[in-house]
Amino acid sequence: VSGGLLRRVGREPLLGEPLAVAEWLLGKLLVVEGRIGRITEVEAYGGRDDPASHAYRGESARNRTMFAAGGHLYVYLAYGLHHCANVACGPSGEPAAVLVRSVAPGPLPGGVGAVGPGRVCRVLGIDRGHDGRDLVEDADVHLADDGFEPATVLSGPRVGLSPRSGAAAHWPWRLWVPASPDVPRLTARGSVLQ
DNA sequence: TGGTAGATTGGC
DNA sequence: CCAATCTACCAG
Repeated sequence: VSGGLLRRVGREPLLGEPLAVAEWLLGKLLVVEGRIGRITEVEAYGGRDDPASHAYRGESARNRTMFAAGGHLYVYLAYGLHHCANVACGPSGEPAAVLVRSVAPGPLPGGVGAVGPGRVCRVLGIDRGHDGRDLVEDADVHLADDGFEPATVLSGPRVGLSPRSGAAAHWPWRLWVPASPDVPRLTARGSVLQ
């Protein structure tokens, strides 16, 4: 199931299309200053072709990191309260990112779990101070691979989007790994669902 | 330069 | 169901 050994990820897999990178990210470990979460639910966002994307109307101060090369951490503040963490993907200059919606406890001490993008940032300690960090090169904030491969990946429509996004709100660009003994899924309240 | 809606969450 | 809480973005 899990190889045990943690290895940092390379840049290459993060330079692809958002949906491909989203699938690749499932099962990987997000390591933030000693806390570890296994990514179990993600949502892909594109650029000018995606009405639901922050980058739909071009670059701004907030979404600048979406334009960085794949592997950079894009953090924004939602509703004035909650931080949301994304992994930028694609080549530099091409805006795209994958929102991390859920994590399960990682395999080492420091493992944490959460369901919901705001809670993910809370348990991992991510805030806007981490915006722009490079998950491939950074010492304290990075992506790791322990060899785990999800046996099953499910998909469905993205959530939380306004009707203004039109049909894009219904694109099946949300991907997740079903709960299993290896990947415990937590409820919103934090209890283990198995 | 002001008004508004938002890739959410928790409480009533 | 709705308030919290703030700010990016766009209208004027």
